[in-house]
Amino acid sequence: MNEAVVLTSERILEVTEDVLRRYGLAKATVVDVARALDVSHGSVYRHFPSKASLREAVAKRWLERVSKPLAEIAAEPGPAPAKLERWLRELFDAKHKRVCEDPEMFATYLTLAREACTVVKAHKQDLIAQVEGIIAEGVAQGAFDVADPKTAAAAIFDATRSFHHPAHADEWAECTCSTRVDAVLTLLLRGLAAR
Amino acid sequence: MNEAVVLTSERILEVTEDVLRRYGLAKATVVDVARALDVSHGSVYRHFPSKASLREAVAKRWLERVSKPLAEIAAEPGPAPAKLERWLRELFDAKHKRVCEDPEMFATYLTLAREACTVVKAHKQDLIAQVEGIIAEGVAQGAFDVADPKTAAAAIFDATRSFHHPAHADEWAECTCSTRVDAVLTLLLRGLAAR
DNA sequence: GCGCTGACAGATTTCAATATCTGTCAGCGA
DNA sequence: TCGCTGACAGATATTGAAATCTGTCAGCGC
Repeated sequence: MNEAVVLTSERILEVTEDVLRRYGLAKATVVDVARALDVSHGSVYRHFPSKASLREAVAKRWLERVSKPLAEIAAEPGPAPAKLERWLRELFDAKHKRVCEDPEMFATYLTLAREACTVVKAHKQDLIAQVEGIIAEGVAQGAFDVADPKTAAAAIFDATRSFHHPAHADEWAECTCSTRVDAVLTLLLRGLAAR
Repeated sequence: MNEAVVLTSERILEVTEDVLRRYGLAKATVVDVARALDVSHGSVYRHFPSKASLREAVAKRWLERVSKPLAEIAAEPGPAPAKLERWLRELFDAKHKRVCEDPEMFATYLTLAREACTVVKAHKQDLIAQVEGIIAEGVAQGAFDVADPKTAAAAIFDATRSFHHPAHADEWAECTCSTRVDAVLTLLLRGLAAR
C-alpha cells in the first residue's frame, strides 16, 4: 500500500533525460536533477559516483534503444543479403529519424557520446558483431564470398559511416541522401556476393 | 632593380599561414598578419575584403595542395581499377600524413574548412569528378560494370569517408587502420568489377 | 541501522568591466 | 594619382571577482 516513490537508478536516469531535454546539456546540473526528483543532490551521488557516470548511463540507455531493434533483425531467419540490407537501412533510419525529429536532443546525445567513449566503443563492437553474424550466415548460405566475416563486417561498418556516424548528420536531410544510400548499399552487396 | 617587396595576395597568404602556425587559429588576428608583413592592417583589407575571405583563401590553397597530385594520378594512362586504388590510397596517405606530421596545423585547417564550407564543397565536387572520370574510363575498358559513373563515384566517396573525412582522423593512427583500408578497398573494387 | 540531508572545500562557470580586434575611411606622402 | 596609414566605431575577446556546482561526509530522523 506504500506508494512512496523509491529513489532508484532507473528513475534518476529518466528524470535526468527530462532535465537534459529541458535545460540542455551545458546547463543541466546534478543539482537540477536532484531538484526535479525532489531530493538533495547528495542522494543522487548515492546511486552514481559522479556526474560523468550519470551521463554515461544516460548515453548507454540511448545507444541500447538503437541496438535492440537491430539485434532483433539480426536474429530473424532468412537470406543474409536481404537481411543485411534491412539491418543497415534500419540503422540509418533510426539515426536519421532521431536527428530530424529532435535535432537539439540529438546534439545533446552526440556530445554525451563523445564524453562516454568507452560506452560508444562497446556499442560499436556490438553492432559490428551483429553484422559479422549476418555475414557468416550469408557465407554458410553460399550467398556471400568473403575470406573473413570479422574483417568484412568492419569494412561494411566503415563503408557506411556516411549514413550512421553523427559527424555526417548534417547531410542526412539532403534530398540526394536516399539515392546515395542506395548506391552504396548496391556496391557493397555486389562486393560481398558470391559469383 | 627595385627590390622593395610588393604586397601581393600571394605573399599575404604565405605569411598568414605562418601566423596561423605560430599563434594558432583562435589567436591569429589580421593585425598579427599585418605586423608580420610590416604593414598596417588596413593594407591587408585592400587585398581581402574580410578576415573570413582571407581564411577562406588559406583553406583553398591547402585543399588545392591535396587535389593537385590526385588530378595527376587521374590523368595517367593505364587500367582503371589499379588507378582507382592508387588514387584512393594517395588521398588517404595525404590526409593521414598531414594529421600525423602536424596535428595542430591539421586541427587549424579543419576549423578553417568548417568556416569555408563553400570552398570545401567545391573541393569535394572536384574530387568526385576525378573519381567519376576514372570510373567512366573503367567502364570503357570493360573492367567496371556500373549503371551511372556519377552515382558510383559519389558512392565510392561516401564509402571511403572513414579514411578521408577529418571527423575520423583520430582513428587513422590505430594499428588496425591499414587492414581496414584494405578491406574496404577490396570490397568496393569487387563491387565495381564487371563479372 | 539506514537512507537522506545540508554544510563545506575546491573546482568550475558566469558576468560585467576592460582591452583588443575588425572593418572603414579621410587624409598623407611618394 | 594611388597605395598606404592610423584614428575611429562597433563587435568580439579577455579577465578576474562573485556565484554556482561537484563531490564528500558527519549527523539527523525514521
